Amino acid sequence: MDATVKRKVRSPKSARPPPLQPVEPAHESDGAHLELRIWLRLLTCATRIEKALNARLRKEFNTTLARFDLLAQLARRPDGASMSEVSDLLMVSNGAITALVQKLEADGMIHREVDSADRRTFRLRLSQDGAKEFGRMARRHEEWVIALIGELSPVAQSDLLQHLTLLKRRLDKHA
Amino acid sequence: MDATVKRKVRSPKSARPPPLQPVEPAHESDGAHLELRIWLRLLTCATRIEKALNARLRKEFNTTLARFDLLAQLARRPDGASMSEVSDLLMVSNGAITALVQKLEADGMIHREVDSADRRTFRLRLSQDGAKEFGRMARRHEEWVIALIGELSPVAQSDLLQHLTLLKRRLDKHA
DNA sequence: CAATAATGTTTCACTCTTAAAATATCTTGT
DNA sequence: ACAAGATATTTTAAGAGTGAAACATTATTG
Repeated sequence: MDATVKRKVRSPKSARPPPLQPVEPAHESDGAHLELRIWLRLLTCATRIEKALNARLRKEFNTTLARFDLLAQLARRPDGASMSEVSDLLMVSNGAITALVQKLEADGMIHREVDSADRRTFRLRLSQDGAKEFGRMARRHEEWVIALIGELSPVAQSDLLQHLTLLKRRLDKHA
Repeated sequence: MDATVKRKVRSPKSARPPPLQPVEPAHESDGAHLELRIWLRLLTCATRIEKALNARLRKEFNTTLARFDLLAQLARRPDGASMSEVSDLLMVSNGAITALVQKLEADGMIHREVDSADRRTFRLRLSQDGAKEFGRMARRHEEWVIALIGELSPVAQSDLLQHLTLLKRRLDKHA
């Protein structure tokens, strides 16, 4: 994570404006590249939030972030989705989706019906019970996220979202 | 750790300025709260980058991000660290650290010596071979991260880092 | 109209992680 | 000094994820 090794891979130093007035308090800033530090912070924040949400989902609903995310994807797709689509959306392997779906179906949260046009694929849909339960979870989930992130000022939030969106777009292109 | 019964976790709506001029193009913006969308993007970006780095570490060095991160922590601590310290730093459970350390020691990447003052704790240090191998990995790792994130303009990078740092601070306080 | 390729899902063996119990060692208060 | 508690690590069982192979179905093409 650290990579205190210096070696220019990209643009020469002159391309980056010299930090005359350091934008950051330089508290734990070693000489590492900006990119490295961004990645570190990104990972830290995501991990922290993910662990918090997972713990609460487990405690309050005896479920998991993966299950919740799957339900969330179905909730916003009234026409359902196939296993592969869900697999792509959640960035999780096919095998994992199979297991997830089996459990969620056994728990009565989702329906799984063979596609009439292509008997290889399943159409996954939220069941009525699933929709209700997801609604409960989603409300709490939203409260938690707001509690975690909401302390940032609205301006900071909007900026952060913009930058993350930008980053995501670059990552898309990179793939 | 309880955001339990609370309708409004934060300030009432009036505290957030009405978006007369939407700061974001509203391309895929459903009505979800800003916080939710930030969390989603954050998770997406982190997952994408993590998977990319992990795949490359596996392919090129037959290792893993967890191993690399552990080595990185030791690399910046010439006096070494205990298991628990590493566990905290990596935000990974103690059990996982035990397994990680055993493998890394077996591979000759790190030394593990009992602390002379406290026989419960181990002092973990990078071995010479470990330091060399970590150096190689760190150089490549840095290149990868720069390739992934570096397409953002220097200004965007600096902004993003600032905002993530701010977020991390809030998360710290929250815990 | 086969043969072959492509696609969607499942299975499998393996790895990693976690939480909690177990173990070992130190620290403290009396 | 010693019981009680705190701290550091390991063990254990269970849960989840992965990539690759297997399997089933559909598409393509010569």
